[in-house]
Amino acid sequence: MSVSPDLGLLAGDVLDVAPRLLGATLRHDGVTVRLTEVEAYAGSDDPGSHAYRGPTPRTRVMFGPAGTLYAYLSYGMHVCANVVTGPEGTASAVLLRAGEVVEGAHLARERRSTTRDRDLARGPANLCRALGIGLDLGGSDLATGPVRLELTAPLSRDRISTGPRVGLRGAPDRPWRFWLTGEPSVSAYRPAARRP
DNA sequence: AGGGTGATTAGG
DNA sequence: CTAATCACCCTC
Repeated sequence: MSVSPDLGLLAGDVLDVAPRLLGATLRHDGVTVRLTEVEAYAGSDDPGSHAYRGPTPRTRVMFGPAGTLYAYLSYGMHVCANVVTGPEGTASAVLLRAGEVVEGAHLARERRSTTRDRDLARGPANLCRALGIGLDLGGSDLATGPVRLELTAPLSRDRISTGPRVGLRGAPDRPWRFWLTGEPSVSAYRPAARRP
């Protein structure tokens, strides 16, 4: 099975690309993860996106070509990874929320302090930790760089569930979260904290 | 339910 | 410069 990974597909609309990433594999430094949960962010059209108010030093890679890794630091301690999608300039991206470790589980266990294997890459920050993805990898090319994305055949729509994104204050109503129905590695839904 | 933690950002 | 915000995780 020598299917060449056509990352050119990532140049499409983020809402089409996001579900296509389910089942794809992400590999880095000895650990491979099969993606089970993602979220779409539509750049300047999307109040929930970091890129909503235009380019900044942090978000500049999202305005670049599709197939690039956008990594950011969350709450001062967590790294989260996104795949940049869409035509250059649209600043859309897909947040990788969870996955199943399919290779290098022993290494992933060393990087994580959890007892259950299903939790190794459960949640966007945990996924990055299991894979050993740091901020320094942001901006790298997912086809040729240290972090490799490999697409798989599209999964049938009836295996995919959709719902609201996790933890957003802006645009919490858009059902732009996609996950594989019944997967134990999918993170629990938590509504955004309410402003007092 | 609450706290840790620091980059990032808008605003003065 | 300041202060608010934050696409989270863990423990209580």
